[in-house]
Order: sequence, then structure tokens, then C-alpha cells
Amino acid sequence: MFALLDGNNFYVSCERVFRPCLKGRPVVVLSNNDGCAVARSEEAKALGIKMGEPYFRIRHLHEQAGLVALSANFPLYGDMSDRMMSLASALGPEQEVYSIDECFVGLDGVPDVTRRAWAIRQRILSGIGIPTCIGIAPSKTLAKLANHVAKDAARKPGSYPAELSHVCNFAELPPGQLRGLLEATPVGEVWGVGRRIGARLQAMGITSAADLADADLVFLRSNFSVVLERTALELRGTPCHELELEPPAKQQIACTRSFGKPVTELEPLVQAVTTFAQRAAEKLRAQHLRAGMVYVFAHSSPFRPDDPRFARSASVPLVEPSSDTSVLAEVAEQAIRRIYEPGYRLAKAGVMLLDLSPCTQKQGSLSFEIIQPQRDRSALMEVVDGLNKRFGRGVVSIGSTQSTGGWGMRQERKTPAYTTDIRSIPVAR
DNA sequence: TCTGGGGTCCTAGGACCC
DNA sequence: TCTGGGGTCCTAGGACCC
Repeated sequence: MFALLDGNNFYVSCERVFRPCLKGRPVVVLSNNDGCAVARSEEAKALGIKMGEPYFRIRHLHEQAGLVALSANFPLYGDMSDRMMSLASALGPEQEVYSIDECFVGLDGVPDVTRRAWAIRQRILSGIGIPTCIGIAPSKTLAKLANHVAKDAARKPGSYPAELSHVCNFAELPPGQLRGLLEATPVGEVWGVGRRIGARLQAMGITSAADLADADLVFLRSNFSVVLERTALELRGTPCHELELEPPAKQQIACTRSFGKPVTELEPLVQAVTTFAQRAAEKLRAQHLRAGMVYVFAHSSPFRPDDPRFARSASVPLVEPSSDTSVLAEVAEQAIRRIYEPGYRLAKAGVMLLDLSPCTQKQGSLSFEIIQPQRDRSALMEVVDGLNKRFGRGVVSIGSTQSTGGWGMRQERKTPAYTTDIRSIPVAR
């Protein structure tokens, strides 16, 4: 058995903990650059605000309906998440933290599950101030669905039986009731069925979760994929997905941003991309990984069809994997200079680090790095990352090989960072 | 004027091999 | 007209998730 616990309207709930005056009011939390709404209170949803709705389209609701829009505070949400996960882990012997606001809990051997779930929910509510819902079922997909029932039963009276509000355990429903719940749930609400597949299923007459559970497995696999076949199996109560207790090793690390205003000049673009590479390199070292490939892209706005279209990228393989900020930033800079062409209004750019491998370099010895400055400086950089994390981003930085100072580590690399002349790197369009 | 960011997995199709 | 049969590896693109 699995439980799925998640925080309701998580970012908004976090903000309300520290600003109780926001309770009962329509509130949204905005993405980076205050571009669009990424979390909505129930009151904001009731105003018709959709997930991802651009802020400029809902701004008028401040005057009309008292909408409060907040800039996201991700360090706060991360901290609240850690506390919530810690309390949630008491629900069962095993926990998979699935995202910032939800976790699966393995329930093998847990007695009296429903009562325990209520207790955990209350502990999180009174201890941290975050309201949660908990779904319990024999597969992850069904636990997700039970969680959906728990939420809608609470916030949309009449959608599901009221006694399933907040905590919904599929395993102890009276006979036949699960079937009714599946029939009452649109297929698009099922975990793993998105907009596209949902529309195709609808067109085939598969409109509810029950229809999908009943669908022919061979048909699903041949017309869609093995993924949807597994989803149908999970809806029947056959688990196909186990808990992932160890987070799997990352395959890519990205830092990408939309620009507040369109970027047309090269130098601000280089500035941005260099910063992205630095941030990505920090994340890379936090995972003790090195990258074998740097991917850089930039594109114009897809929302402005009248602008000349620009979408280019370049992948640069490194001679040897690196987690060195100066190497990765330099490669990224060369790549963006290669991609750039004047005459376009660029809306977004980013750096991705690919081909990741574990860092075998000895970690954590600052003096080692200073004595042997020719070595990969990842250990030094991890120290710098730690200082920045503790005392605020940017308090310490390392000079690049071109700059003076920077821990007195002017150094020349014996081999170039990337394979060939950057001009030979193909640009994808 | 203004439209998020960061991930994963699967599949089809081409290149290549014996 | 018919034009081997399988296997692997890689990549691009599509779909999903929060």
C-alpha cells in the first residue's frame, strides 16, 4: 500500500503561514520575473485563474476582486518542504520525496492506516501550518487518484462523498464504491494522462478513469505506449511503480530563464549565459558530478508570431568532463557568441549540462587545491559554494583564469576545454 | 509592454554491424 | 515484382510530471 501526501496550494499555504491576513483572500504566487501564476489559493481558482496564467492578464483582478500576487520565495518553500517531509515520514517505514510539495509513503506493516494518516495530517497542520491531503491505495496511480478525491471532496462539495475529504483510503471503501469513484473521475485527472493523450482517449470514448482501467492493454500499448498500459494496470490495482527511496542520479542539470525584456545585444546575452553556467556549475558540484557536454540555447518569444523567429542551440563536447565554473562558463560563452545573430528579440536562453558522471576527485580539501592549482578546482569551488550558501549568494567568487586575483590562482590549462575550434561546432536551428 | 523552470521517460527511425 | 534478418546504438521529438 502507498500513501500520497501533498500540501494544498503549497506555495500559497507557505506564504499564509507567515502572513495570516492572506487567509480567505484570493492569492497567487508568481514565477520568476513575476511572469505567471504558479500557485493559486482556492479563492484565486474560483476567480477563474488558471495554472500558468500570465500575470498581465490577471492583474486587473487586484482592483476588481482584491487579488494578492506575490513574488515566489523558493528558499522559504524549500525550508517548509523539509519540515513537512520530516513529519510526513512518520506515516510509514519508507518515504519517497516526489516533489517539493508531495511524497509517497510505503505503508507495509502499518496498522490502522487511516487513523494514523489523520494524526499525521493534524501534526503537520498544527506544527507547520500547512493543510494537506492524503490518498491511500494499493498502487501509486491509485494513491494519486485517492488524493485527488480527498482534495475535491473537501473543496468542491458534491463532487465526491464528503466523508472522503482530506484523507481518502481506497482500501477500506465499501464494495463497489471504488468503481463509482473511478467512473466519476474524468480520464484527464489520472496521473500520467496529460492534455494530448487525454484528448485522444476522449475521442475514442475512453472518458473516465474506469474506462481507462477497463481498456484493452494490448490496444493501449500499440496505440499509445507502455507507459499508458502501466497506468491502466495501476488503476486496476496492480502496482507497476515501486517507491524510489534513493533519488536517481541526475542526467542533466539546467539553468534557463525568460528575460524580463527582450534581449537584442550580444553583451547582455553573454552576461546572462555566463551567469546561467555559473549557477548550473554550482548545482553540478552540489551533486558531486561533472559534465561532459555543455548545451546552450536562445530563442525569441513563441508568443509573438510577428517577431522574426530565432531558435538556435549548440552542444559542445568537452575534452574531459569538468565541474569547473571557469571551464563551463567559458565554453558557454563561446557557444552563445557562435549562436548569436543581431536583429532578433530574444526572450529566453539557457545552459544545460549533459553527459554527467560522478566526480571521483577527492573532495573537501582546500589546501590540496591551492598547492596543486593545476588540478580540477571542484573541491575549492565546493568550499566557495558552501560559503555562498551560508552567507548569501555572491559573497565569495573565484576569479577566472583571465582575471587577476581570485585566490591567487592564475593558472593556464594545459589542454583546451573543448575539442576543437568553436567555429566548427554545429549550430542547431 | 507583460506569457515559468526543471526534469524524466518512451518511441521511431537512421546508421551501422555481422 | 520479389530485394535477409537481427541486433545495437544514437538522436530528435513528443509526452508527461510538478
